[in-house]
Amino acid sequence: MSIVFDNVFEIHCENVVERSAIGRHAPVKSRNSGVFCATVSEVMTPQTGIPGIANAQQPQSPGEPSSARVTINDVARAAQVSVSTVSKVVNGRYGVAPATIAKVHQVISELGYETSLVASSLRSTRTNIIGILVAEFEPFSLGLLNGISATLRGTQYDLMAYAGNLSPEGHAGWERRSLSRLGGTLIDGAIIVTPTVEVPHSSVPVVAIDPHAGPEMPIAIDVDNHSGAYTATRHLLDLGHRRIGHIRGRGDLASAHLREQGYRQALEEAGVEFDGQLSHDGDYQHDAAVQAAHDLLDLPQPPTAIFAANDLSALAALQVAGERGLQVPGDLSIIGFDDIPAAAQSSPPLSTVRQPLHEMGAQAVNMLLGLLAGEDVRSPGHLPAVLVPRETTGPARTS
Amino acid sequence: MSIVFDNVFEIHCENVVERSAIGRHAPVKSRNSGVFCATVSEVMTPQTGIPGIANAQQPQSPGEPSSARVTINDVARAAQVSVSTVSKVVNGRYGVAPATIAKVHQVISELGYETSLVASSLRSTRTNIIGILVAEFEPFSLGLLNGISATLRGTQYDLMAYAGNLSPEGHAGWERRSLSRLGGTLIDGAIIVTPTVEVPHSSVPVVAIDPHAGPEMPIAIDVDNHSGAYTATRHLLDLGHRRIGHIRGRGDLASAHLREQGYRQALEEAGVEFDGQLSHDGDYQHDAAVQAAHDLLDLPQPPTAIFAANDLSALAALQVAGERGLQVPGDLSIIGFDDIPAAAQSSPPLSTVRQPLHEMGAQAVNMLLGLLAGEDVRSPGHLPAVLVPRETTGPARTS
DNA sequence: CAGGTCATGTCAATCGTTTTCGATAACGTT
DNA sequence: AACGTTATCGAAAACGATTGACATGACCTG
Repeated sequence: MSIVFDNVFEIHCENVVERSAIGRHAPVKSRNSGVFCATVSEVMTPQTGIPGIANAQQPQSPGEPSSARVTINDVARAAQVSVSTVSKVVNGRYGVAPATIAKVHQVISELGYETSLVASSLRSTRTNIIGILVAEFEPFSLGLLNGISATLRGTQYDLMAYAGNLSPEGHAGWERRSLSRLGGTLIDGAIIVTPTVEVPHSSVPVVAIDPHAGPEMPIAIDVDNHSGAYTATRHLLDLGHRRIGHIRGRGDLASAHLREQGYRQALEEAGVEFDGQLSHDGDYQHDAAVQAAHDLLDLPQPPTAIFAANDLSALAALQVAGERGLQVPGDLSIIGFDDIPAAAQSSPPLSTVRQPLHEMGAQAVNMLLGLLAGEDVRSPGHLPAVLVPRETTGPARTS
Repeated sequence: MSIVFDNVFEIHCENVVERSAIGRHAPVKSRNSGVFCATVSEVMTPQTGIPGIANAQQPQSPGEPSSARVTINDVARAAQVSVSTVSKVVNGRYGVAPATIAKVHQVISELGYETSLVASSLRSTRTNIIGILVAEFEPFSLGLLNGISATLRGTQYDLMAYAGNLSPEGHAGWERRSLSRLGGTLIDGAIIVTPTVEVPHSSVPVVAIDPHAGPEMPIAIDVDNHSGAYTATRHLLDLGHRRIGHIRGRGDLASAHLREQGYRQALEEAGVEFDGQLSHDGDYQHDAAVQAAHDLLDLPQPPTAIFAANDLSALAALQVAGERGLQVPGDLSIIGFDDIPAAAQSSPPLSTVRQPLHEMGAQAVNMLLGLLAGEDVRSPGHLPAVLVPRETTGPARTS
């Protein structure tokens, strides 16, 4: 198996058709115009003589798609034990002799038995599926997804993804499907990354991830906005800057306030008096940030550095600086917050402070697993944002 | 419900706790240090007098998390019909009197019954889940995911996501979990976006999405690499460029060849003779592209425009141009391929040719649904790449 | 009015597991 | 030698739905 990336957005498949040593090449059916729509059938290779169970249907046309699934009954029969025993072996429960265990395992691998998740879910009332609700698949959820799926690997759980972008048909689809699943029968627990007002009637444990929670909202996992902003500002101060502008985030979001507070605290600790003129309105969006950057730079005594409440705003400021013929970081240092992918791609690459998305996802999973295990989970606290100095920050001019 | 984005990477939650009018505020349990880990219990409000079914357990402490799930039996009993009838009503099958249907529906909504997907899957041998296998959650799969999940909405299917990045523990996890699911019992069909060599023993229909398939590989869905490259090159030609460089993609990938062929065909049709010096090695990666760009620009007669086989390479070229003090597009026009998110963020924003990821995802779903319905699906052919002219391409200097 | 059709419903088997509980045999103890 | 303990295993009842076969009237036809 080899995986080849064209950075992060190109994927290459070398070969998708079955090449396993045992079995044989799977038949590719319905192959019109170079299309690959195959129904690869499982080919069984019973090596012990279990009559009439695996090879009952083997028509002349090789490899019909069907082929009765191997059940626990088949295994039990072949191993000459009861289904209960097979179940015990499969689930590693106590009370079966070593010899029996070995035999059952052998038969299982010979028959290629795989336990039916559906059937076992029905009986055990756990589906071993956790759901994630995102508003949309975008870079933010993406980082989380990677963390979540990586953490889930190695556990018994699979990940069901619900995207609730409400573009075309309103949110009828989302509401009826995704949210109903929370109270439904399919998932054991959920991680929500959506700005929904209500999570109705959930009968399963839920963990919320949210970088921009409102002040009154209970939070599960988020980044330490305050200390991240502090770090960013401190970075600027350490480079000798004293007039440091700030482009704020959305005023109704807690993160924006926390980030501004971090900024002000850093200034204060450095003995730099806060100048209201230097903290300018923004809303985390591009346009407002452009305006803010202009206003900042139009000041009679403009800042030598800007801390923007998020990368998008920082990128906007970077663009404004370019338009004005300012050298970055020569004439103006800029630092953002989030470390979105585009931050590394700008020219010059943007200094910023990173949200540990992967880690946040991992923490969310761990919390959820704890809840599912009935443990008394506790919040990991705010996750640290780490400084990512790149090339938009440099020493203050000593003139 | 309100959704607020800080562009595409910030999500804001206003309130996650239940606020439904019926029922009551759900209890938030385990609330240490501002954490939100709630088990919101479904509160039933039986309005007809169905004795002893919904309110059996109602301890003094309000809202215990549990509460026996209401099953089809409960509904049947309450509606005074048989379970078969309820089943028929739920599944809209023929043979139930209108009055009965109404009654059952009423009871269902009163009791808040939701069919157990697990149980119905067991009997009907369909799980109504389709799986997607991605190598990693990155921008490419992201676009697909959006298309896929949007298309899936409105169908009966849910989406199970498997990421197979093989970072930490090798690919043991991926192999044993994700791929085994293909032959397993959980999903009805799969869309694979992974560079795996083997898809072993799949007993379900599979559709492959792949932008960079090797020449011999059967393909389900991909973009028209040839015509996309043709379009990009043509764009440059239309702007008056005649010396057009090309930074190639990975030599072992079909897409790279197709893109180069498209480039050469456009030149040919415009009566511009192909100059081998102008087509330079690359591998879709940043570093090689930087080298290629330098080589191209070091030519005694350097190109006035460059078509890079992907955006990453184009961005690299853009950076090289900047380092060399070249104005883009004044001195040099650049166009890429893919339209990755970073393309819109560069300065100046990168002209490129877009892969219709959303559409590709939708097509994949439609093909898969067709296969699942037993239809004779056929490939939609290569999807068109569309020109996205931004600001890195301009008229050729007439000197 | 006997027999047939149609519209409605119900019965009971079934899907593949898990899990409780009892049966059996082997063994060690007095 | 009789009895109590273990260790091992199987029988059978769930789990919650689907489904085809059948039952029951009502209604129609000739």
